[in-house]
Amino acid sequence: MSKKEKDPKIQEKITEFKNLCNALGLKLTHQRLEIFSELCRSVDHPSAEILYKRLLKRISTLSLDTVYRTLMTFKEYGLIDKIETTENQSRFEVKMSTHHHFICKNCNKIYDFDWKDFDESALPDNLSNIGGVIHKSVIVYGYCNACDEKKNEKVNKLRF
Amino acid sequence: MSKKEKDPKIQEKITEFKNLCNALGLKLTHQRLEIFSELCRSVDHPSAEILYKRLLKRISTLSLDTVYRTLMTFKEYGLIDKIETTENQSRFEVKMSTHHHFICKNCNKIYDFDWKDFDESALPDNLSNIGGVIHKSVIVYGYCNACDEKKNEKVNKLRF
DNA sequence: AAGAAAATAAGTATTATTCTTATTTAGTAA
DNA sequence: TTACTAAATAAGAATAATACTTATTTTCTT
Repeated sequence: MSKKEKDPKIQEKITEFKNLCNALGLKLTHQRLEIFSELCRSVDHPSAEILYKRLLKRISTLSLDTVYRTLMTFKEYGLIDKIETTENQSRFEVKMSTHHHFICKNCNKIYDFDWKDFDESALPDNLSNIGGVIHKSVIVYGYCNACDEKKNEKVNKLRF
Repeated sequence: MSKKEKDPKIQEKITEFKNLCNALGLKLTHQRLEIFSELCRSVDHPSAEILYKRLLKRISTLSLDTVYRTLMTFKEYGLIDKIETTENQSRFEVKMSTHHHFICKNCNKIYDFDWKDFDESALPDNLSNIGGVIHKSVIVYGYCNACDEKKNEKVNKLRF
């Protein structure tokens, strides 16, 4: 999995995380730090189970329940985001900056993309009849270029 | 549950459904028709289990598995939509027209809202690097007015 | 360094969804 | 209409995803 090992932004985020844990009265355990760091480094919006498998290499005694529980806690405190999907396995991310998601209908990969115009646009008035908005995001569906290429390879194989 | 029992739009949608089943080679079973109709009438984006419970009143021998299987099939053929959520129970809808979702952070209710300007707006260019888009939608989060009212009631009770 | 509160690991439990198989049904063709 | 065939269903078992229980360990405080 493509990681950004020593990206200063990640270091910064982890420092911020430590400070927030302190401020929130969350104990800064080894597990919490590793789970948060791993999720920070992950660019693929991993599930709890995927994270757990990656983390086992660093903490061999880690339990899957701890990953679930910790992600839950992080989410409750707004330290990470749970992603909206149609899959039945939850996926997570640490948001470094505002972005939106492209989800591939074939491979289910989630890609981030920026859309400044959207971020700056006002929501429709009729929303006030429903409630007060705290956060907005766009999800787009389609077939990612990687999947298209694979499909073309197969077609070419059939052809020759 | 607020239903629109004899709404002509729903009747139309059901007729369309029957035609599509025919065209797609899907057998038009009693179960399929009832499941589709019930989902059409539902304004609350129900889960498979909720649908199942409602349908039991009409088809006492219905099995939950049939509901799951049928919803899956419908989704595969694009007859219904599975909704993006952060919950672990899947939720579904029959889309009568383009709309977007407001999800209440407190009660998890999903409200529909229209946003024509968004529907007509062009997606950012950088998306072509990721893949070809087929569908786009907005999700907004917040606290719905119903939950706000309840909260205020509690506060008032505490106050007096 | 010691103690209290919180977090973890391990195993168990629950919830959500899917699979297996025998039976039934819809659509088709005689 | 009747009979046939493929597809769909019901029931129950199985799997997958997540959460709970409790004894032990760890962090943070003093």
